[in-house]
Amino acid sequence: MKPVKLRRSFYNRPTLEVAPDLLGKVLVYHSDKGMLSARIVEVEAYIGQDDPACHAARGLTNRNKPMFGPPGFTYIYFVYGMYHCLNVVTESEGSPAAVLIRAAEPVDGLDVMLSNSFKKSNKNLLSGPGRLCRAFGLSREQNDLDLTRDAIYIENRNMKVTNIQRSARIGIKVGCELLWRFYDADSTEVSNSR
DNA sequence: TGAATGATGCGCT
DNA sequence: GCGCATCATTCAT
Repeated sequence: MKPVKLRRSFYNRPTLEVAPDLLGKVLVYHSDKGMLSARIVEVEAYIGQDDPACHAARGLTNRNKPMFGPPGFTYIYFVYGMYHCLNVVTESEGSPAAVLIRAAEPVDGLDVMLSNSFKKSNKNLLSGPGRLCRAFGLSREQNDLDLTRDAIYIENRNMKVTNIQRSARIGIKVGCELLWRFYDADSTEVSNSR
């Protein structure tokens, strides 16, 4: 079956529905070094002003602005002085929420990913949000792009996911009681928990 | 194989 | 200044 690019209506839904639905979908980025793609295997939901771990918890700022915008846009931010994290914005405009793409399995453009990451083996190439952005060459230049119009988007290639698990989100100190991390337990590329 | 730690820049208080 | 939706490296077991 032909790949189908996800439409805005896919993202314009409750984030806890969008997040698990993204597992098995394929992230595609037409970079200036070539086309890169990867099967998404781990995500986390960050939802609104009541989620203390969500960047939008303290209201609109210049950084978190994309989350407040319409669904189907990228939200890429810089963290820990050296890494970027890729999110896809969900829910309607004015309702700040997003899904963090934490890990994926390489599909197309493995050579470019390795080169971007300064790595020789594909071990842990995309297993973690910082690693994934590094391999894809994503930075704030790709922040707030339209996943329905720009060079980065997500496709449905009808890849099956048979073993979806959920857990607490990783790397946060608040909101740990919420089981808003979803992952494909059959994938070897899921990042290390705890 | 797991815990501790340093690297590193920027948004926000 | 502080803390961060991380990761590679180092050191201990």
